Amino acid sequence: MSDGDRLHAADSPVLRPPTIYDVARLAGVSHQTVSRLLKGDGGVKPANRERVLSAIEQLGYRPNLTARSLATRRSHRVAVLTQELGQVGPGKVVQGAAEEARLHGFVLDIITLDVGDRSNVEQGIRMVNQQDVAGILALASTDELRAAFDRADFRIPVLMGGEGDEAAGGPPLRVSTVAIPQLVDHLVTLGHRSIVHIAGPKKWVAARNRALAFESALARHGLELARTVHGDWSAASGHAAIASLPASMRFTAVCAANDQMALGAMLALQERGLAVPADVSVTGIDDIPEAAYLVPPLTTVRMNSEEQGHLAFRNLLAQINGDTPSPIMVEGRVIIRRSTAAA
Amino acid sequence: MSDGDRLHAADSPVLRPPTIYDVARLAGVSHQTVSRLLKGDGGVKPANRERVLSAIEQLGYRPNLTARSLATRRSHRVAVLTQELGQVGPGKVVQGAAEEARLHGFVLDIITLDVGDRSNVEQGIRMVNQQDVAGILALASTDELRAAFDRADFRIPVLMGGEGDEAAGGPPLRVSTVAIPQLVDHLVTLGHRSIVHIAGPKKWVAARNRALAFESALARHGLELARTVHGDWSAASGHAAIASLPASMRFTAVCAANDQMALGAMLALQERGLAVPADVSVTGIDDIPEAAYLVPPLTTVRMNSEEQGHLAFRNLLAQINGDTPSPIMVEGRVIIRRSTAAA
DNA sequence: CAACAAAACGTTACCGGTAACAAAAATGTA
DNA sequence: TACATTTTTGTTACCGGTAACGTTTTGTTG
Repeated sequence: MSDGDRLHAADSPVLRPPTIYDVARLAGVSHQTVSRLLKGDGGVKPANRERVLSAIEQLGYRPNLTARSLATRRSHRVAVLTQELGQVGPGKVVQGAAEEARLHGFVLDIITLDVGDRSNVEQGIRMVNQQDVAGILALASTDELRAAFDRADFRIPVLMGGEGDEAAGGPPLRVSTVAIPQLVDHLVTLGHRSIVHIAGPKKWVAARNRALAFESALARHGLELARTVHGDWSAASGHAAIASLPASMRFTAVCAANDQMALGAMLALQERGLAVPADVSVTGIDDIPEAAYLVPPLTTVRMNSEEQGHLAFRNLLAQINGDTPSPIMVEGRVIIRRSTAAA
Repeated sequence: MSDGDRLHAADSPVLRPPTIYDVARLAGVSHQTVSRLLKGDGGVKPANRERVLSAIEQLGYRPNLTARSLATRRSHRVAVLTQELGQVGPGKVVQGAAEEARLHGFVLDIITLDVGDRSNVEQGIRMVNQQDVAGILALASTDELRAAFDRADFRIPVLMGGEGDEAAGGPPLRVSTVAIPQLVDHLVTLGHRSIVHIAGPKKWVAARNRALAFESALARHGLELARTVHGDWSAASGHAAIASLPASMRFTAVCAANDQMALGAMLALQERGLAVPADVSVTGIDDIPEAAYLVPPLTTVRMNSEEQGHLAFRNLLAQINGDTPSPIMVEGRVIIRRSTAAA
């Protein structure tokens, strides 16, 4: 009886999702015709096209991406290696990348790793290797990770950090430094000549890029940094950085490499009896959502991290598809608030 | 641009990764023996075992998880639906879940969605359906999402929000409210009787749970909230919440449902000429890393969101494996800083 | 030592798609 | 109308694993 099949499918205990074969049978064509239609390259007569489409509709068919990626040996998944999702910046970058990924039918596999812990990194990389992903987005762009990648010898596209090492030639994606010259101009115009920089960890590419940008921006005014202290991106380390400065040292401005460290610095300055901005101006980078509500509200650089995530993914996708990824710049904008004033 | 230091696919002669067949041939056994060994259920003689293992080693064989999951119809992937990765809390939860996932050989597919936008949610759910994941972790636990899930009728385990609706019976995972009674005790001991609550959006389960916890904690002291104002988790909304209060209103403490809103509230209070904590005490929830460095440092509840992510994943994994997931509580701890003082 | 059970191993089919090629149908041209 | 050409469709063989079952080897027992 002709109902046999349908009945069987309907009350089979393990109601499996329909396949192209089911669709093909219902539409009275071969499975290949269905596959062709799905690929969209044409070559299917309108009449059959209609029947297949309606069969798909009727069965609620959805392609099984696992099978597809096994057959094509291409996956629609991208691994994201990241250190600190808890941080606002990285989190937003990932979010942007995830949105862009979804737009292109990709999924992100998040793998967090402790960039300092080598065995942890190796394990993460091994996982990536197994997962057959189409590409890798490494958002925690540190020297250790880069070294681990070199050892791993991936045969798939890798985008490091969404941020290239500016000291080592042209990066595919240049971010985080674009508005620093304007920030420095702002301070110099206010009369600041003695500026302390609280940088990120030396091993982070982004930290080096930012420090470099401050130096060269000051150089254009014939100035140089009064001092550079390294933190670890945290508010605590910003606090410690200021505390580590000799009491005798004179400076009128502190530029931190991110907002968290700026925040810690502000508290340390106040504890030292220095008012912000009356005695010392303070700036951050990132414009975290809280920056406008700090005391005082923080002058900073808005980074648009989400956009960075979008661009990073697009860039990687271009590599995956064999197109030449266009070098991209993320816009940065100086946001002047009340933490900066005349020297 | 120099390709020199850029990592990318080596365009070598298609050199495909080794399969179990390659391993089997090299070891002089059938592919099934290799498969059996890999599964680890025994049934392989020591001699062959050695030969296969050494072949695996020699070829650098890694199982292709795509093929495996096609054959077994089980995947080792879990979809994570989340709203705001940029936020510290959600970011940390995801990070914790990702760590736990990796521990069990799972990978997380991150899908961010705008919980308010219905079509966006539907699209996200459709993606999940295609991706054949083993389970779903929905971290943005709102009513809309819950409704969308009900419509979607998943046939795989789903863990909503890592946080159950306490108003609607026993949740599998109870978080975020555990230390609120202690927080309220702290304030009442300081002599506060008139407390304003800045809650999260009404549609968020976590927001309701927290509001409920404040109310019942106060009730135990024979008190009730002077007023509840709803924000959207952002510092800006905390600021607006205080601004919306009539100038005539008297209160001695403000409890926000997260640290960001507490921060906004503090600034708004100061703008109103009220000193924190001299005139009004302020508390948050979450203990974001910056909380200790705000002006004044914020009294809050440390949530250990990462641990929450770990637990949520474990809970989901138990469901996937058909075990009964044990109900879990995340510890919370009141962190007393300088934003609270005697009324 | 024969008879039989258990363990080890191999063969074949299948998961749900795509690729490559063969076959059939439709179209154009002499 | 016949033939060459193009378009559409169908067949078969994979992708790299696992499942189910069949076969051989090994071990145990009477």
